[in-house]
Amino acid sequence: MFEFKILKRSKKSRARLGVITTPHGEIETPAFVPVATRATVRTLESDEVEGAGAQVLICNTYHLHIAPGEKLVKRAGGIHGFMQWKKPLMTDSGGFQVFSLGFGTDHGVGKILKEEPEKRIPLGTQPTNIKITPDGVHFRSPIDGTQLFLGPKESIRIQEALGADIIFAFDECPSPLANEAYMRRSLDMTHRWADMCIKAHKTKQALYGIVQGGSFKALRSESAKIIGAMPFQGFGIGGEFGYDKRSLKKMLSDVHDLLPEDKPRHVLGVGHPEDFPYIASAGGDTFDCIAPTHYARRGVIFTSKGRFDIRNRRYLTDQKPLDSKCKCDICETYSRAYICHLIRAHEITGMKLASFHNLHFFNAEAQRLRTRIKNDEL
RNA sequence: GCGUCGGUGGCAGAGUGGUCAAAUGCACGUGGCUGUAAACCACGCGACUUCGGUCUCCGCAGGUUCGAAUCCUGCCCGACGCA
Repeated sequence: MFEFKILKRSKKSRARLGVITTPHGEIETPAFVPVATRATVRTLESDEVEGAGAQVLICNTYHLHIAPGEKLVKRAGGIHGFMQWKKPLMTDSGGFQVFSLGFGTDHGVGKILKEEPEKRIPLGTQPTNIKITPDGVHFRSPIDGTQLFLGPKESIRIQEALGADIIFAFDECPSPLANEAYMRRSLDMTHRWADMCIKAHKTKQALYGIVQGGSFKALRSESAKIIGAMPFQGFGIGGEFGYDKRSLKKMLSDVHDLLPEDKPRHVLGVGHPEDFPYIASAGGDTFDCIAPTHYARRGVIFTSKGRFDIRNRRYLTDQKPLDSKCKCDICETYSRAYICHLIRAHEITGMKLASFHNLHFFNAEAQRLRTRIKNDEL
């Protein structure tokens, strides 16, 4: 059972209000998807994640395959039973790790650059620690050297064992430093892999194809047409989106215009609060980002007035809540001073309180997005 | 009181004649982080600086030496042992 219903289309933008129905319940869209890489939204229990307003999580095939392994997870009742999360789940295919453990590590860059790079990765280059072949990718765990091979078939098989409601095709998330020739070849491979994923897919889990093409408009369009024509139940848009928020919106809009309108679109790995309106108004339905939890553990707090670093000494005497406009349990209960102290003292509770607040804030922002579409404001 | 060992930058702790403004870790500061190798990473951390350097510095005071955190003498302080 998988269904996507569009409740309302914005007259001002490509934004749409919708509901994704899965075997584990509904997702009101646009929705923010917290990242639970290893079957946990770090520092938070599953019921706390739900309490922070999350509707759906995304876990990771690569990481769960390495530990504890999909067999064990399957025996535990799939990820749902394992982590006691009752709502919808997605699993990412491991395609992002092709980048993050490959060229991402080699060049010390994330998938989003701030400016035009000086050097680009030419066609034929291989990353240092992994090997990309036409059938899949040879990984070596940077932690313990564990070797493994992940390709479209393997990824689908693992994701079927893990049992999320929505699974993703295995792709190469290309480096933002890749040149056009590299991107061209990579895209062809990702498209082949998409086809292999469809053929390998046996369960009723919804399978999303992934559009790539980097910041090359022609390649993006081509990818959207090819992937969009395949029998996927939804689409992920991956890779980079240019150096500023406008190019993000433009690129997403272009891609979305070429995808079937009636299927949900997930923007992979993007979503700082300031990005939300761009994503939604470009027609994105769901999007995931590590930011709320990742930054929380480092002391960065997201608020209605922007972000700030709670570790700064001046917050030791600040009795205000993290965000005066926030209605979350943390803001109703604890002061900045307390959380500042906890994080400076490396108490895990500090990271947890910050994570909960940030997560709540992100989900509340997504809710605000839905309200704005409903009220014809976006 | 005697003996032994020891006193190094905010803390811990290397160094034991030049290459030492002094390893390393912690703390602190700044910056970074967008499908999580991420409670992480980079840089800074004596003072001034035209960024080339200049000055001050290893308990305190002297001394030896071309040169001392490093050797010697005295003093102060600490730990331990013996009285």
